Amino acid sequence: MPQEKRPNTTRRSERSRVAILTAARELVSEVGYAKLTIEAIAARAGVGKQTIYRWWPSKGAVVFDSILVLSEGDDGIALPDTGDLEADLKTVLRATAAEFADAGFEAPIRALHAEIITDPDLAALYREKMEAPMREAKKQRLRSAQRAGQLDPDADLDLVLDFLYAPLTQRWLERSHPLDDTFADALVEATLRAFRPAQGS
Amino acid sequence: MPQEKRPNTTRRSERSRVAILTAARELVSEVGYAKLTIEAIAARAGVGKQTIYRWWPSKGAVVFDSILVLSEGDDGIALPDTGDLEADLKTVLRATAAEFADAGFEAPIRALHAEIITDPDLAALYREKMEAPMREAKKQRLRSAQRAGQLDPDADLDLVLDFLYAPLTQRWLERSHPLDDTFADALVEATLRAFRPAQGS
DNA sequence: TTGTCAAGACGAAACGTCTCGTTTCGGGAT
DNA sequence: ATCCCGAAACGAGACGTTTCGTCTTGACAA
Repeated sequence: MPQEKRPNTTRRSERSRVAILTAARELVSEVGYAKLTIEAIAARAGVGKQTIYRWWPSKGAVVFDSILVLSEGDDGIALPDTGDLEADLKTVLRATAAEFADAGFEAPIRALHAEIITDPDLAALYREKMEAPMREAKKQRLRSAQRAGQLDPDADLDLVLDFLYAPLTQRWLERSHPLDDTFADALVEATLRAFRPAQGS
Repeated sequence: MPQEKRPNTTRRSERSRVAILTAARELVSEVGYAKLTIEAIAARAGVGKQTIYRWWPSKGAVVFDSILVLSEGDDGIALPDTGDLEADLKTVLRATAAEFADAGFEAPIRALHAEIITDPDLAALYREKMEAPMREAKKQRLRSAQRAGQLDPDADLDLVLDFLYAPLTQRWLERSHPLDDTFADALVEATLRAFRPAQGS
């Protein structure tokens, strides 16, 4: 069996771990993922290369962890629920669009998506650790709207979320259109038209 | 000005050009884009490395061209127009989903998308040479449907296309769900609900 | 005769492995 | 409670390998 030899986690240096993840995140923003080197991460973190190779299998894994750390604080968030689904969704989508424009997030998240496309294992990890929790929070809000009669109770919530987010992220990734509030609002309005409750009482 | 020195195109070897593009396409499918090397392309094509560097600026450009060649035959295509928009769109989306499953196309197109995400210049080239012609053909079909009263005449056609295609390509890229006919049909139905003509009159 | 061609030598850069001493940690003996 | 000591991770960087993009050579074709 290819039982991999794990180093002893309890003796791991927290200082080094944090320094590596911080250096990775900074360097991705500065030079881009493609030009990022393990040696540069080690140098900036003040760490031996072996310390990186001991705990991470690849450059992609390091960068993934460095991004994961950022979103770990936001884990338990819930979407706003004022009772007005359309207004709440517009708020959230506008915020998402604004987040995409943040220079500090742009380079690392672009790199993450690029890796996800070609690496099935990383894609699975991404769905489990980052995508799934977010999706569940969004679904909670949609279920609340279903109970309030603002959304078709039979709607496929995964499909609803794809309608809301897939065009947004695709346009951002491909840089094909500016992501302004008008677009975010149009997305919400069209999606709600597609999934509003049946008219007849 | 950085006027780039172009080699003499008239003396270019057509045999080498085709061999390079063919080798590039084959190798991407075999070993993946990340492990693809210029030297391997040159070796398989029976070509000197300099012959590649003379005509293409980067590995990405070679692979892009090798994919572009494939789609050049399909340039003037039009979507089916039987008069039934819903049926036609389902046909097209099912075909697109099936195309995504084709093993020969999968690796190169995944690589292309990964590069597009991180390379703005390549993204612009992609939109101009591959995305725009396709989008225009699809819009033609949608305008026909607008004239036939099957689609809201005021609908933003770019938004309609994003609703139809963005969820499909996103699920394929992220490998989050299987792309079956049921999903394709659901996409079409929900999109048409969102953009059907006003009920009145 | 001029410029592209195939072939491959070349230095630079980054890889992943490895070997150094050094530092840190936990358990046993004092 | 304090000290000692071995084990393991640590910082640093040398090492051989791979791939890069450039450069050189001689053949050949327009």
